[in-house]
Amino acid sequence: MTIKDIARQAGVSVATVSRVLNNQTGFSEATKDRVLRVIENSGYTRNDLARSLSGKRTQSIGLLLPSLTSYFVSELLSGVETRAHAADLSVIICDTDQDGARTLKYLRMLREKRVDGVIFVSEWLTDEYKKAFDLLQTRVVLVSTYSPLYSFPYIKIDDYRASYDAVAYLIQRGHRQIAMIGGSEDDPIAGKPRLDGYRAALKHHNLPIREEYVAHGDFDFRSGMRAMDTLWDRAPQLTAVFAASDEMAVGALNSAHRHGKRVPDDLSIVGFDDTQLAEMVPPGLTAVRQPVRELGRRAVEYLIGSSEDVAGIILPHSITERASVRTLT
Amino acid sequence: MTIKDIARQAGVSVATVSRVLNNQTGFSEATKDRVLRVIENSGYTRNDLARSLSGKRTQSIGLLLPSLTSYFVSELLSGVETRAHAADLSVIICDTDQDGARTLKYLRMLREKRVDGVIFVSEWLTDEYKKAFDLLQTRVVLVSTYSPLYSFPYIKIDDYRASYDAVAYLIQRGHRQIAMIGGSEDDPIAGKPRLDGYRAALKHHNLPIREEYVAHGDFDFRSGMRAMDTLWDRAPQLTAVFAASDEMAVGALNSAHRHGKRVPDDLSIVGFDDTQLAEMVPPGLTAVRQPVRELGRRAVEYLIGSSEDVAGIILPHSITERASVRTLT
DNA sequence: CTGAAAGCGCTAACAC
DNA sequence: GTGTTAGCGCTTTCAG
Repeated sequence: MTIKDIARQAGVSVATVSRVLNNQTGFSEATKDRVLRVIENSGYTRNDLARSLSGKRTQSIGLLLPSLTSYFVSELLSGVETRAHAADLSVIICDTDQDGARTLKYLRMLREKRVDGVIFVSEWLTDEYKKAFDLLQTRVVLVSTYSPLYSFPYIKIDDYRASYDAVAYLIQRGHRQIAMIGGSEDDPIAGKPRLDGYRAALKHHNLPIREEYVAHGDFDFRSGMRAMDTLWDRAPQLTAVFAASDEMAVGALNSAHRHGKRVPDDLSIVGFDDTQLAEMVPPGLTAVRQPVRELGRRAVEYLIGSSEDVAGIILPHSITERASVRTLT
Repeated sequence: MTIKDIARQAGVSVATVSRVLNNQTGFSEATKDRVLRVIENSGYTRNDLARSLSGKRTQSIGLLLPSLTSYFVSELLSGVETRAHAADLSVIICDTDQDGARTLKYLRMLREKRVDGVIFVSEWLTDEYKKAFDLLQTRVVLVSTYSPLYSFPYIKIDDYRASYDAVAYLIQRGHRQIAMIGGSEDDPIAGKPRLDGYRAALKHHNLPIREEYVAHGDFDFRSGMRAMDTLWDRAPQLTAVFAASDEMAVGALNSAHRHGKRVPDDLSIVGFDDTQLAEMVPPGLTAVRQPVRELGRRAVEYLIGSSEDVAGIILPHSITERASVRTLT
């Protein structure tokens, strides 16, 4: 069942059918009705492949994610999907698994599929990726990452500030022995900036910066647990810990639990992202809030051009208070 | 840059280029090398739209999910994505939001995109969906759901048995006052069967079935929390609760926490799914394990036909023991 | 082995 | 208003 069949049955030309189908102008109400009627009872569906091939957009975008299993990613995905669907775009998900070869393979696939745009999340933009992006010849937008070398538009929060604020918050609550479970010092996106923010806050408040108070993880639960375990060994006196992700914070919580420490009585914890996880885990995790869904929504809006043209967008962060932080007196 | 340009530059016909590109037969090593060389330094990428249009498959599948934000869905998605990627399929995600109109709209879109198959997850298959599926003219596979009316292949676990086993487990641990936080009695997929399994286990062990011991939720965190809250009112004497999802179990845990009850000392909890969440939340949730990723993997394998042809597949479940259940003596 | 040509289904000039 | 037709880029007979 093609446009041709419809044309024949309605006694018009394919051009006319195409016109009414795309509600353009150039046909009478009468023919329009006739065509529509024929289509109605004939189970016809337009073929997007053909449509796209002959010059139009493909109405699909690619979403490159470093992983699929975390609330951060889920919520971001949800934000993207919701907005995309509203704009009649379909989204192709690509789990890069933080692997170069895999990412490149996806990029090639997206090119073959002629997607109208791609959203690149949370990872560092390498030279190779940059080249692949150029080949893509579509719009690219960075989310929760950015590139100091290449000027792709980005949407993120101010990680340094957010981290600084979280630590300042703990200090304000009376904490002085504050540890941090951060990412890697080599990670210029979510690693370094957050670590720097932590140190800056301590320094600004005239607190000593002790390197034995910082442990590194890779943002997931297990690494957070391990990091906290080592922190206990190195600095049993600490009263608070700030983790660079909710999952690591929950890992810390878990570690505390296993060490017979109570949260927040014996240890205060602040997470990062404020995903659903923060609200779920008892006693409720105080966390730096990132407007995750909005990050996704905005990315799509940038791609479809319904957003002003800017170099980048920094969204505001905040702190969601729950019960994992105790005020020391 | 099209196949035509390559053909011209290599001094052959488009047919030949197409042949070597799809590594078929019918060309000499010499021409093959020549063509490949030209392609190499010309940034050519095949156009999948054109390729698909002229009869081939689209190499893409649609994945219909009831929601995007839960570990169950994330892990399933991950299973699907991994397998699909290995088979060079791209997956288009569709968040139905459990909404009929939205689902139908997605189904139409998937038809327009001529996907090679669709995976329908966790929801009840209505007449309307069934009609839309028929229109699709591609393979459809049901995951974590099935249809007694229409014979679509399905992949799931035995919910009734799984639930029965969970409750039997609690009974074996000495519990007698066991509550359940289930889905809706009207939900023939994850609601009724699990509720029935609960009752059957009690009955089989000669324990009374008290309706005030069962509360209903909709599988998410908040509903689990509310359900547990009502349970405390109705039956403060209970020693254990079995929830039909990990999220509801965590909701129950949260409720217990707020009521000053300790888990597992004052209340034992068993969850359902055994997602990452079960392992993350202290003290560690004992849960019925569903091989979620495998569910997804198998679904893709069915679609690409690398799986035997069967009416349905029931995967085995098990119980993962952690620390949320206390043995009563 | 290789090429010419007929589609795949639709859009967009360009005529009438 | 409406029809004709030339593509869009690729695959696939059918010849040679």
